[in-house]
Amino acid sequence: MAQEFHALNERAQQLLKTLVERYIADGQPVGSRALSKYSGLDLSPASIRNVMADLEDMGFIASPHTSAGRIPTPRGYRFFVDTLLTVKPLDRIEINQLEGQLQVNNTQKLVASASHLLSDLTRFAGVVVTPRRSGGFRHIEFLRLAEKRILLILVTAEGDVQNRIIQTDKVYSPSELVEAANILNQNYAGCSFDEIRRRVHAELKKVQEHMSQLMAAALAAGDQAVSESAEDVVISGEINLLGIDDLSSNMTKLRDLFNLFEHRSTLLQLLDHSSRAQGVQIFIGGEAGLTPLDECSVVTAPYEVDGKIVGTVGVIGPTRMAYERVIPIVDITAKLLSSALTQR
Amino acid sequence: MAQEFHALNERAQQLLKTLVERYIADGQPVGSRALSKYSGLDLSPASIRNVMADLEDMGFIASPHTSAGRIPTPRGYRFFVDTLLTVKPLDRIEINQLEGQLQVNNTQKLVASASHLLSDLTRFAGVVVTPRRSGGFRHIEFLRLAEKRILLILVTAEGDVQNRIIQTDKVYSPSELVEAANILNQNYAGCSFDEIRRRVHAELKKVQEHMSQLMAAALAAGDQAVSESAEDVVISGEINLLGIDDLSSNMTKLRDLFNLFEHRSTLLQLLDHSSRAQGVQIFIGGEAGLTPLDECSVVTAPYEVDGKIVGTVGVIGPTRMAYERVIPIVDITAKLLSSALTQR
DNA sequence: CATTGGCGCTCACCCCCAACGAGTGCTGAG
DNA sequence: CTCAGCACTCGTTGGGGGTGAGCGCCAATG
Repeated sequence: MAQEFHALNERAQQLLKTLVERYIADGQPVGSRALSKYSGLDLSPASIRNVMADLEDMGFIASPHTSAGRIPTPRGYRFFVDTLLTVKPLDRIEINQLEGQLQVNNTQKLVASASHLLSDLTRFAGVVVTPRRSGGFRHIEFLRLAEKRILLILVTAEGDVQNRIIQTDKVYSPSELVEAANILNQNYAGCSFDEIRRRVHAELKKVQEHMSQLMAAALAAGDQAVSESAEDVVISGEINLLGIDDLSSNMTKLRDLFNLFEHRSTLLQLLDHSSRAQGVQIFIGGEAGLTPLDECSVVTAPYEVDGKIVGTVGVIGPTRMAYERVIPIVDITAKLLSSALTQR
Repeated sequence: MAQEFHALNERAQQLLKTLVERYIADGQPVGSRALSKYSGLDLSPASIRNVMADLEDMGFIASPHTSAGRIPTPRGYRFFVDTLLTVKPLDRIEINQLEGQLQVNNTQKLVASASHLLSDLTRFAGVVVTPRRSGGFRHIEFLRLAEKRILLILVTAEGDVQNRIIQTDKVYSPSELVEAANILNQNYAGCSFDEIRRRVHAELKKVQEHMSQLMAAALAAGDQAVSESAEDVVISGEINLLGIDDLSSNMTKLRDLFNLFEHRSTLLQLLDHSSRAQGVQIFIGGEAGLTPLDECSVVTAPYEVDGKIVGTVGVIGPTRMAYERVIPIVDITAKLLSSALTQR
């Protein structure tokens, strides 16, 4: 009560900081004796107990049971990461090493390797929301596989390739396929599929009946191919979370967590939050409203192409994680991914 | 001792069968009382104890501790699946339902959906080894993304699409790219990349210097793209294994198991065993020589294209699994996959 | 001679309880 | 304001007896 509500004096902040740091390091509740030793404040355990009582009143720390030390509450973590945490950015050499690990062969590989990067470096789960597509296409091509089986190859505006097999009712000759592709490429490259559908319908009455059938099928397939792979989240290193004792204590919780990973859409929603603002964001515990993430934190950062945010990278790990390490890693990965994608 | 070594009379077989069945159903060691009730043999527990002692001597069953019932040993399981098990094949309706769940859009989707099918139906982990490629290509195409960035699109002989970005030293015009693609498509479609490299080198001295540079880059990239995706294993539903108490009792074992899943190559080796023979094969416990699979069984079946075995599907689950259900599922999935791929 | 009821034995499992120890809140003195 | 001291709380650990499932063995039975 010596503290005003919400106002932490210097000393209380220092104690909270070392408490969180030690808890993150050890995983054990931190007692007054330990704090007295490690805070650097030269206070006796008894004095520290007073401060700790205040911190508990204000909801920053809590004790799991009477005769244990204190552990940070979600609110304690929040204050810690918001104002107490000091992150040291990675140095140039490390960044260069990371850059070398990104596979720039194509977008899928790039995204996958970014996700791996995140999980390897942090030893938690890495997530990447695939870049949003603008919707148009850059190039389209039909290839005859069998009499009534046509392979549709579609290069998106962003330069990645979708493919899909179309079953047709009629048999098309290779030259017909080339012609159809040409019409689409020359007249409609860059347009959205909706737009194409309207315009083809209006402008190409002249095109032969069976040709427009092919067109329709192609447009439908293309549409679907693009929307299917619209916005997805790539996860890797979930296995790392198995080793974390904070999480694997409760087998059921662990299962819930892994189930969440399978429900891409829910996860996507959370990660999309991140792409509304610049820079690294942190969701602590259930702040996102997802119970399976109770004991987890999610550290995210948006990445961009040509200055526009198109997706999110992030790390999912236990709330008790080394934020000062994870934050710069997520930050850099987002930046590397941005620059790798912008070069296209 | 009333039995000759290794020769199980009718009654012993019947008892072993019900013992394994009950253990698979309950997960509890099976005692003589229970066997007496469920074997359908109308024998007293005392008589059954005699037979059980024999079965134990022969290594088919074992007791986890003195005052518990018996559980099958790996050898007991082996005998069970080899000679005692009666599988009921799925009926036509079920098969048709399954067939509808396979996504035939393209090979990647097909393989992924087969894997999902396996894990969904069995509630264990589904694995599919991607179809071996013959190595040639069917169609190749260059698309200019930026001045010195070219998108290489490559359709394999099997009809799936690889893509990759090539960085060039020189700037190529769109028409040059088309020309290069034409040369490759018209002269070398169907050949292996090695062969092409040799022939291009020999035959095309006349082609301009900078053109052959492009060719070389294209061939290297194509080669790599094909070999990279050479033979891989797609796993899904690993999460299902989290719920299995046989496996999650030992947290470390569970971790080892999931680590194995990340080491694709090791798994691949095991699964390749399966593609040497026709029909469903079963690996029980560590039979494959992999310690992480101690408590697991792997049920596999090869699948084919045009009568040639090109890959393997399978299920990884606890040794205590309902084989009579899993076996037909794996069998059918392999057949469905075969026929879906053969249609191309 | 196979079958069976009976009997003693062995352990895993469960529950209770006491000892221990870490950490707290409080109080009174400097 | 600080801090040593003290009583108190409560989770953890380890020992000890009771319980019950299941077994092996044996003698009786048809």
